[in-house]
Amino acid sequence: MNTASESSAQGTRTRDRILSTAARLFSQKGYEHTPLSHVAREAQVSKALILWHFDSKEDLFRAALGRTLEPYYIDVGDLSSLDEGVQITRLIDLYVKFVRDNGYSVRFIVDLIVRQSGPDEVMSQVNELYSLFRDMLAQAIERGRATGRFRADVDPQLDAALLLSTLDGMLMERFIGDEKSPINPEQQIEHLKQTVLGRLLG
Amino acid sequence: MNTASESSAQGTRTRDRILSTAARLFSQKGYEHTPLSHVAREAQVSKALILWHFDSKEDLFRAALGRTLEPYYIDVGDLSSLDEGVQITRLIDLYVKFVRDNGYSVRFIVDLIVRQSGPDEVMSQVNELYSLFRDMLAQAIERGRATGRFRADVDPQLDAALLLSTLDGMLMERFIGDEKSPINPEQQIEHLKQTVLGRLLG
DNA sequence: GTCTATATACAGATAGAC
DNA sequence: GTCTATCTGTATATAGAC
Repeated sequence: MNTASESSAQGTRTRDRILSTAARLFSQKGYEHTPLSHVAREAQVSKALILWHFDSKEDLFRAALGRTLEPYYIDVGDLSSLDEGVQITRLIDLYVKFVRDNGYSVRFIVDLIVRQSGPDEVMSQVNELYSLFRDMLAQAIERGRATGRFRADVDPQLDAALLLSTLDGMLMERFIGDEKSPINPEQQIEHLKQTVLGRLLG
Repeated sequence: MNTASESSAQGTRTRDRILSTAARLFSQKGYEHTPLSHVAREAQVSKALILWHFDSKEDLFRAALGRTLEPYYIDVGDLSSLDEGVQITRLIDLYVKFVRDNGYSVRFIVDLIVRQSGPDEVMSQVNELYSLFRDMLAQAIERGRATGRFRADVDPQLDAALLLSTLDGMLMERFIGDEKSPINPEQQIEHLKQTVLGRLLG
C-alpha cells in the first residue's frame, strides 16, 4: 500500500493493471526474463511509476505472485454422499482439471519449487494446498476401509501419497512433451483410475 | 610451433578446468545467476580467456551441459536371468540410485525441462534416456506376462508409463521438501514396489 | 593462451518537474 | 500519480599487449 491520499481512483486502476500485467509476464517468461521495462511497456506506464507503486522489482514479484495464486484453491464440493471409489476418481479429476485450468501458472510455480527460489510465504501456501489434497485422498481411503468397501490392508497415508506422486509425475510429463510416448494423457489417467481402484477394492 | 604445442597442452587443461567449473556452477545456481566473472574467479582465469575458448556464454553453457550429461546413462547390467518381479524392483532401485547419485544436476535438468529453455540436442538426449528406461520397464512386464508369472491382463506400455510417472512424481517431491508429510521417501519406495508387484502378480 | 583495459548494453533504481 | 532524464551497477564481449 502506498501512502497517497484517497483521491487515487485512477492510481488504483493503474496499479491493478501493473499487477496483472506483471503476474502474466512473470508466469509466462519467468522473473529473470521479465525486465521492468517490459512490464512497463505492456502495462503502458513508465518504469518509474512501477517503482513508485512497488518498492522494488522483488516487491512487485511478491505482489504479483499473490495474484497468481488467488485461483489456487480446490472446490471439492460435497463428496460425503458418494461411494468412496467414486470419491477417489472425483479427486483425481479435480487434480487434472486444476492443472489444466491453471495451465501456465502451474508451470511457473513448479519452476519456483524446482529452483527453490520462491518466497517462503508462497512456498508454504503451495505446501498447504498440497497436503490438504493429500489428506482428502487419505480420508477418502480411510472411509472406504471403515465401510468395508476397500480392502482392510490399505494404508490411507501411504496409498494417498503414492497416488499423489503419480499425479505429480503425470503433471511433470506434460512439460516434457514426449512425442515418442505411445500413450496419450487421457488414456493414462484412465488407466491410473482403474489401477488405483483395483488396488483399493482388492 | 614449438611454443604453440606447449601452450596447447596447457590450454587444454585450462579449457577443461573452465568447462568443469562452469558445469558445476550452472548446475548449482543456474544459467542466469552465474556470470562469467564468477566462473572466471572459480576457475582462476580471466573472463577474456573464457571467451577466447568459447565464443559466447551460451556456447560455454552448451559445452558445459554436455559434460553434465556425460554420466547420464543407466547401467542395467544383465537382468535377463532374474525373475521378472525382481527385474522390476531392480529397475526401480536403479532409478532411485540414479537420481541420488546425480543429485544437483538432475535438479538442473528438470529446471530446463520445466522452463523449456534447454537446447534441443540436450532435451532430445534426456528424452532418449527417458524412453529407453520406459521401454526397459515395458519389456520386463511383457516378459513377465509371456512367462505367465504376471497376470495376463497387464498392459506393458500403460503399466510401464504409470510406474514411471510415479517415480517422476517422487523425484519431484524431493524438491518440494514437504515437512508435513508423515512419510519418508524410503518407506514410499518400498510401498511402491509392493503395490506394483501386487498389481502385476495379481 | 592469457592477461589488462575498455567498449557497449541494459538492468534496477532515483531525482525532480508537472 | 505520472512522467522524463539520469545515475549506478554489472553483464557480455572486444582490443590489443605480452
